[in-house]
Amino acid sequence: MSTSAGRKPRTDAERNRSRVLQVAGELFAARGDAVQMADVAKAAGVGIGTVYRHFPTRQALVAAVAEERFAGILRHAREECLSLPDTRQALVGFLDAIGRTHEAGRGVSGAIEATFGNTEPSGEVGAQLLDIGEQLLARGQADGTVRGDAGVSDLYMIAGAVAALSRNAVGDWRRFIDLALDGLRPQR
Amino acid sequence: MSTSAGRKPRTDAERNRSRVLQVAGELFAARGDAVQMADVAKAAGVGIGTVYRHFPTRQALVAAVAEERFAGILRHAREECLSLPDTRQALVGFLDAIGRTHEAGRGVSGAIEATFGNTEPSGEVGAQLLDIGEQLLARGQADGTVRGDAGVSDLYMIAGAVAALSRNAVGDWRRFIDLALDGLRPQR
Amino acid sequence: MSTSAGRKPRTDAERNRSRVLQVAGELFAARGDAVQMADVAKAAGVGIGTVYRHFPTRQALVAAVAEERFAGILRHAREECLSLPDTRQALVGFLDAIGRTHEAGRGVSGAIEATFGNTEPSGEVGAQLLDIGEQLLARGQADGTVRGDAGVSDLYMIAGAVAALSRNAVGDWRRFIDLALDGLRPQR
Amino acid sequence: MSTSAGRKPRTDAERNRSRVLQVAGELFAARGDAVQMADVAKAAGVGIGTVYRHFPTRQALVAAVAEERFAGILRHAREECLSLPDTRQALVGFLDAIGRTHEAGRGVSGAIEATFGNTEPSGEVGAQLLDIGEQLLARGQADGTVRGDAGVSDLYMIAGAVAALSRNAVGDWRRFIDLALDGLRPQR
DNA sequence: GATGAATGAGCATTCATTCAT
DNA sequence: CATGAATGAATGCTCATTCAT
Repeated sequence: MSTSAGRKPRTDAERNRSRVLQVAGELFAARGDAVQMADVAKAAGVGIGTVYRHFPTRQALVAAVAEERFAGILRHAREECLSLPDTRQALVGFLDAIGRTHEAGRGVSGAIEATFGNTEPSGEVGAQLLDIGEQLLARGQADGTVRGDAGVSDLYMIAGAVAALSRNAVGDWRRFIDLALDGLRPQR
Repeated sequence: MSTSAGRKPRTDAERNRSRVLQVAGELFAARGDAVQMADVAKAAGVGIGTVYRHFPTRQALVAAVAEERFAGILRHAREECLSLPDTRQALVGFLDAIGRTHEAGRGVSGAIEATFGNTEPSGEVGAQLLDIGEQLLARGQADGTVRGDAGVSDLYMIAGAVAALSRNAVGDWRRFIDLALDGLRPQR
Repeated sequence: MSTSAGRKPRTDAERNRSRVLQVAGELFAARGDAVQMADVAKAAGVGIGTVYRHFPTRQALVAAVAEERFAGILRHAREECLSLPDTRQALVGFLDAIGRTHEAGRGVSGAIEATFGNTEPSGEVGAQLLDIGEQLLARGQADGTVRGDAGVSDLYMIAGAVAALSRNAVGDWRRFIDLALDGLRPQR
Repeated sequence: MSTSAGRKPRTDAERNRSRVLQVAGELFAARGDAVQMADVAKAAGVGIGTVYRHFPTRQALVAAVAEERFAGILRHAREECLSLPDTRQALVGFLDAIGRTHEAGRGVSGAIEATFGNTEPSGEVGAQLLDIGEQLLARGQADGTVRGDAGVSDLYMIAGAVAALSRNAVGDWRRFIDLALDGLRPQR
């Protein structure tokens, strides 16, 4: 009742924020870094001032889009991969999510790269992603699927490579995942 | 004698061209894509018109810088790596050259990426690079160091990954080379 | 009351637009095509971005100035000439308006010419101008003042000639009007 | 003998000058004012320095092209028109030459206009052109074909009008010549 | 005389960000 | 809170002209 009353509730602002965020994601995906703040505003059906209210800077907007992307990957990893009994399959699923995301959102990656100089995850989500990697790696070492001297940084690099390859359309990144994970197995 | 006699305008022009090219490389390395044509001119000690005489477009300048980079890698691969008796070492040397180049010239990569959307070699130099990869791979398969189902595209992807990791300072790319090459070995 | 209440951003924008347009007209008149967008902005007391907001291109600005000019002529023709009982006088008045406009705005014509390659009216205003010419001609033919084989295109040419002569200060264009209209009379 | 000897005679320079002049005329005709000095040099097969040796300024080059044009008209008027027994025909021939020249060399007119603000003849050639006009007019007044109050300035204006109409493709300028000359006849 | 490389002021246009309403 | 007009620094590129060789 009180919520639906005459005054514009907090919800409206929130709705605008996510609207802008979503639209921005689509635009970046479609046009890469060549997206202007005004474009985002128009596509979202709001004034440009509103965009700036929620994202004080173009950088902030790009960062938000980037974070959402990683959140999606994180969610997928948690819900789909962690539960897989076969460690290798879990790793493949994890990396595959990264690949698919970057492949589908090349333009987004371009914008992020142009803005921050790299495409790596950061902040809370980044930490949790790293954590998942650690778990997977530990499991693999426990069941003998992953070489003992492998560290998260190794997996992190592989993930970075998958991201780069898929977003740049450099060959068959799924094949690369296999290759790289083979390199991560215990060597004779 | 011959030097002063032969000094024709043409010589000066060529000198200017390489001067500009070199300076541009350094500036891009230092500041990435945030380098203006006027900066290059000033740093090279020539008028901006001269820069444009040799490189009719900013794109053209970036392309020239990029090509020179790959030419350097190609030269290194030919002179230093191809002759190494141990195939693995040759491959490492090859990939290492890529890694070092990209690590040292991060800004350059940024400029190239910002300009062309990717950092891959192309044209004649690109083809020759690919050719070297093919030779190395063949050798490795002949001496049993490389898995039989490996193709150049696999090596190409690894090279791309090394480039991406080194220029983005994502972990220890030398370690990655080892990992990836392990993945390229014949698997049990 | 209503004025201050109704004053919305839109009003300001409109004010700016006409301010820019008017100032641009004056500058073009004074300096011909040698007027930079920045000059216009400064003279109008607005930022250069504002000029571009209203006229996305220099061409667009020139076109707007040109159209306004023809609109002025059209207005004059309608209000002052069409009502004159003497057809010859009406024609003279019409052509005179063209002459005066081009004489006063020589620089403007230069800019238009430099931008579009010609100085002819076009679009809606051009069509209406043509229409008035047709009316005048018909009237003249009805009252025996204008030769029967005369068409609008003839009048159009005369108008074009008047414009050219007056803006280039080639002799006494008022005299030319008389001469030309004499040529348009029924010949023995 | 001496002329054909080893040293480059004055003739060479002269040859270059006319080569440049001719080529410039063609280029201006084809592309209007959008012709660069370097284009002219290249098309003439000489260095840009040579162009500047003969025409110290772009303006000078344009002026030379313009003069040549009028010289052509003058020649035509003298050789073809002056001898015609019928004065009206002579006048038509004169104006027709102007019309044809401007129609064929629209681009040239554009360049001249852009450079000097008008397309009128000047200097010696201009004076002689005027002189011919005077002769024709006198003849016409003598044989009763031209109104007594007509002056050269009237013919000059008509010529200017023909030039403007033909170069701007505003209607049928041959028809205009007829109309204007009718206006120049003795009026009842 | 001829050549053409070098020069650099000049200019249109873009776009992130601010702020009055 | 929302709006969108205004801002102006930033930037790639052109082209007439000069001058060393």
